[in-house]
Amino acid sequence: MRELKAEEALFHQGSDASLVYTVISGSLRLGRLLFDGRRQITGFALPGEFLGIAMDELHDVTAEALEPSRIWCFPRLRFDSLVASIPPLKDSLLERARQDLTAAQQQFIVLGRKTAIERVASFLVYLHRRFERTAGTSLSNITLPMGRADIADYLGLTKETVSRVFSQLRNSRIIRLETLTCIQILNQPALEAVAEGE
Amino acid sequence: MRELKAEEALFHQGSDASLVYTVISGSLRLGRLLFDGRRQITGFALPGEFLGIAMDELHDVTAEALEPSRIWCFPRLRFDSLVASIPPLKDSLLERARQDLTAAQQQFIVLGRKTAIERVASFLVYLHRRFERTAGTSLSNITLPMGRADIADYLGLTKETVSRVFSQLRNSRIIRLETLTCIQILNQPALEAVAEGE
DNA sequence: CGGTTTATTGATTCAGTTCAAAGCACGTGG
DNA sequence: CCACGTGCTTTGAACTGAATCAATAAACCG
Repeated sequence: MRELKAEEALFHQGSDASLVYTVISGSLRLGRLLFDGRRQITGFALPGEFLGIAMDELHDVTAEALEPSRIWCFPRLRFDSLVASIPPLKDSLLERARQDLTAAQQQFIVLGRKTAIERVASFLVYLHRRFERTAGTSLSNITLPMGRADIADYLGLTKETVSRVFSQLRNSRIIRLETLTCIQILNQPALEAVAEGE
Repeated sequence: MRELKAEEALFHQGSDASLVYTVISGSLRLGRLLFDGRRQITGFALPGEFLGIAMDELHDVTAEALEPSRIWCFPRLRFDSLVASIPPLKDSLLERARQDLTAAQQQFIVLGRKTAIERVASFLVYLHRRFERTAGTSLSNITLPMGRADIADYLGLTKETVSRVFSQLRNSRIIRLETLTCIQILNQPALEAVAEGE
């Protein structure tokens, strides 16, 4: 078990991947750096999710807490023998990998072909679905655990552009900013339409 | 077994994924369309590679031949029972999924954070490694089976920008265009440096 | 409250797109 | 075997969406 303060790293890109993790509470960002400081966030980890499973030997991303977080740690060797002793577990790993690959395809379109407003709308729709899945109920609000710069680095934009797009979506009455981090979706069909470029 | 003419589709996004495939000869592009015609190529399939394995029920991309190609087809049910009867096969599927996910991370940086010249250089380095792996020998030439528009849609650029960057790399004596589709790498360290933004 | 960090907004710049016009390669048929 | 047509590719000129640079303004926090 590990307690992370906000901004503290759980592991770094290139470090030894001898442990696997589950998020108990809090949230993390996963990302890579280009040597000159450019950063690409490749995903976010929310409670209940596994981390470090896909790697072999070395971690291929850095994981940092977005807020104070509690993480359950598990030796990789023990995890591997657990998987070996319970065959259906391997199927769920495979299933999970498939889902991640399908999600990656979506993100390719976002990063390669969508405009700034389409990216931000896609992101809000995606987070909203993810939070609803976790909560198990329908939600009209989403609380962003990450700042504007993290969203920007996830979407291949700058924090200024993300901020401008939020304002734009607010002015179109598609979302409402309850606080900096709590967003209410006022017009979900419109948000989804924007996300798909319609 | 199926023979495809250039530009012919093997399967379409959203179609029933009741078969899995191996490329015998030729090559294909995998991609998705946004309803307004914007396209993102998510990958290329070369001889010896499997297709349609990751999907459940429906294909999540369209696969089209880049050149006349020969494809071996295999009923999914038969493939699944084969995997079930030979446990190590499941491990290689998992290993393959891991590799694909790591490659996806690379592509996130390319699409989200790299400049046009860095993207094209990354692409050439990547293709070169892949061809060398397949050939089993060191190569100084790469023959591109795809046109400029396909490269552009893979890298999130336009065909014009790809063309301009090729000219730029040619003028810097980093590559030489033997023909439109055959590229000689004159200065591999320089190409790799450009790819990483150095 | 101050002080600090983070977000928003504004002005300007620039990389890459778009639109437009050659230039080339390649196949086909005379 | 060469002329012609067609479909890429390359190059040029102008435009534009997002980045960058630069102030505010708002939230957060001891």
